[in-house]
This record gives sequence, structure tokens and C-alpha cells, in this order.
Amino acid sequence: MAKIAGRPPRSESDMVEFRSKIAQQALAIYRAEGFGAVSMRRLAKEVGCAPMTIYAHFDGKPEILRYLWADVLAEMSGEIQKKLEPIAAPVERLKIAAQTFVSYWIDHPDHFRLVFMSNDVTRLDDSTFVMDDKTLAHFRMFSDLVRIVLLDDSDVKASTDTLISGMIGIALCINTVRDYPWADATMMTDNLLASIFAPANPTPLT
Amino acid sequence: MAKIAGRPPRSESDMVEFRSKIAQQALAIYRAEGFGAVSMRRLAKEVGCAPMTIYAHFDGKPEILRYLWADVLAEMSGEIQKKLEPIAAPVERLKIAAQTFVSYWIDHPDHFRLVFMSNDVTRLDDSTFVMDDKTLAHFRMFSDLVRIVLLDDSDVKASTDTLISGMIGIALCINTVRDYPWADATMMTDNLLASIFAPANPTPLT
DNA sequence: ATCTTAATTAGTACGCGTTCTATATTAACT
DNA sequence: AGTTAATATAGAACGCGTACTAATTAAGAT
Repeated sequence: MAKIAGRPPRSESDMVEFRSKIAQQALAIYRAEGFGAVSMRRLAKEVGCAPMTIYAHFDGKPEILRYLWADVLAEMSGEIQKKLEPIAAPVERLKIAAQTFVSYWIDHPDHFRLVFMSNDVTRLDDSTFVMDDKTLAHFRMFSDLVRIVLLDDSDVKASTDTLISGMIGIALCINTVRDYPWADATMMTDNLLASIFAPANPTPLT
Repeated sequence: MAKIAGRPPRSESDMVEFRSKIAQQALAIYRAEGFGAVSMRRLAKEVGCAPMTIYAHFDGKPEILRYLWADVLAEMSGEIQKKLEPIAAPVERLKIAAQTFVSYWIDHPDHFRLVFMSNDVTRLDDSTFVMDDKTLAHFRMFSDLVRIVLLDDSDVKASTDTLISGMIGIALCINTVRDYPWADATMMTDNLLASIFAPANPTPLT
């Protein structure tokens, strides 16, 4: 049980410091030169360590990229809040928020790719990474808007998630499946919003 | 105007033959060993040409991968048709089709990645590639189902595209944003379907 | 057979993510 | 000081997509 000799493991604070230094530099590169410019080798060089050292602190590149999410999501949320400021009517607020959300990802395909397309889809590992509160807040924003409109607490979560994933889908399709003549994004978003106000189990027309 | 001497450009038939040989081999590799196993170098080796020769016939790897879409989309359509066969009621048919569509992409993340995530989002070039009729038919299937349900020709396209992109969004979110506790896919798809039956511009509550 | 031109090839190169190994370096303990 | 174990490093390696160049091959026109 006695302490064993030898160099102690890195302190928690050292780890955090190193990780944030990497993340900060990655963000700088990403903001200055875009997605394609962020590479492990360059990151190591600019931060002043050997390329392999990074792998001692991060699982791989995707894990580093996740640290950039916060910045992008904050920017997106900021744009929404700005547009939302002068609007009071709940329904209108939800509509504006949704339209701004979709527009943001269509106008910034690089950011879309970073957040929604830079994961390795194939491996469904145990991702120890858990979304932090700051990140979750950007999603919660929508459930708050939806809750006010619905007044009914029951299926707020399902409705919100349908809306969010639907909006992301619109952005994805327009960004990647360019051969197909998609309907106007604004119109699709409007249609999507209609699902919020409609009952989930309709039985119209036979 | 007289014919110039020298070796003539490759004949149309030769080009088609080469391209289809490449595509066929790419499909074989993809089916046998998955997305990650398809590489330009390997493709060249197995087809018996130099790696650079491929670039004389294809713009790059993404263009080759598009040739695999047909196969995957056909498989997906097949599953839907199979499930649809015993169903007669239009609304039920649309529901089943949508649920099967979403399930397919969630059950086959590799195929999802191939079709919806293997494009270079950043560059929005003039994609000379135009979706062929076979591929478009898989999308048309949904507009046919929607048309029957709506009975009203006016916004069939917008409704259909909203549904399709929404379903793709559900699959994308569940496949890539795994930290977030998404609502059940079936439930979200149900909600999404509700947008089909609802008016696009509601003004409920206030 | 020769000329001419297009197609293909081999080879090299760059930077990439990632893995591996061998060699420091570091900081606590005895 | 010297031992010990965790960390960091350099360096090579693998295969990747892609670009470039120089040499070679193929096929029609003369």
C-alpha cells in the first residue's frame, strides 16, 4: 500500500492545461484557415510538442475537434439570440429561431461539417465524452421555446428532438446531396415546424 | 477540318467499360470489407492498372463512391417495398415506408456515411454529375406516397422533401451526435409524419 | 515503316492520421 | 546520489488521397 517510487502521474491541472492549450490552438487554426488546415502534425508543431505527445492526452483527432464545437455552437446561438431579441410572440420566436438555425448551417458548411460530419460513424464506441452543460444549453434553448408554445409538458422532448434533427437534416441534404433539387429551405423549415403543432397520430382520409 | 494524325481519344465504349469495371470492383470491396477498405491504390491494384490511371477517368475518390449509391439505395428501396407489399391503406403505407427508411440508415451506419457523409462539403463545385433516373426513383417513391395521402397536388414536393430530409436528419443525429439523449427514432419519425398532414402556416395559441 | 498524338505507366513527392519502438527526461521515492 | 516508474521525445513506418514529371506504349494517318 506504500507509495511506489517513480515519477508521479501528471497532475490533473497539468492535463487540463495541456488539453486546453491544444484546443485553443486548434480553434485558432480552424478560425483562420478552416477545417482542412487543422492537422495533428501542425498542431504539435505550433504548440511546441512532439506529434505523439498529443496522443497521450487525446484519443485522436476527432476528440480534439469536439472541443471546437463549443465555439461554433456559441456563435450559432448568438445569432439566434440576436434575431430573437425584439420578438415577443412565442410562436414567432420559435419560427425565427428555427429559420436562423437552418440558415446558419447552410451558410457555414464548414461548421456544419465540423459538428455533424467529423465523427467516425462506423465505430460506436463507449464515448466517455459527455456533452457539457454549455453545449447542452444550445439544445435546451429549443426545448424551452417549444415548451412555451406547446403548453403541454407531455411530448416536449420528442417534439423538440424531431424539430432539431429535422432542421439538421435539411442542412445536411442541402449541403451534401446537391444534385437533388430540394425544395426551398425556408419552406421546408416551415413545414417542419408544423409538426410541432400537429398531433403525432393523425388518421385523416381513410 | 481534316482528321489529325495520332492516337484517337478513347472511345466512348472503352470509357464506359473502364468506369464500370472500377465501380464494380469498388462495390465488391465495399460489400466485403466496408467503407474503410475502399482505397484508390487498392482499387488500382485489383483492377490491374496504375493508381494514376483512375484519375484519368474519375475526378477523384468521391466520384467513385457515388457509383455505390445505386446499390445501397436499391437495397433500401427493396426493404421498403417488401414491407409495403401487404399494406393497402395509403396513410399506413407512408408510415411504414418512413419507419423502414429511418431504420435502414440507423441499422447501416456505414451505408449512411457512404451516401450522406462522403462528399466534400466545403467545395461546392459545379458537379457535372447528375442524379440518374434510377437514383431519383428512390426519392420519387416518397413523393408518390405523399401525393396519394395529400390528394392535393400543391405542396407535395415541399412536404416530401421535408419528410425526406427530416428522416435523414434523424438518422444523422442518432448516428453521429451520440452524447445527446435523442428521443426514440420511431417516435420522432411519427412526429415528422405529422407535418405532412398539418397545414404549413398555423397560428395556434395567441 | 514512320510520324504524330493520346493514353498509360513508373516513380517521386507532399501531407495526412496513426502506430510502433527505442531513447531521453522527469520527479518522486530509498 | 541512485533507483524507479511515468512521461515525453525522436524517428521510422504504413497506407492514405492526390499532384507532378518523365518515360513508355498504343493506334490511326501518312
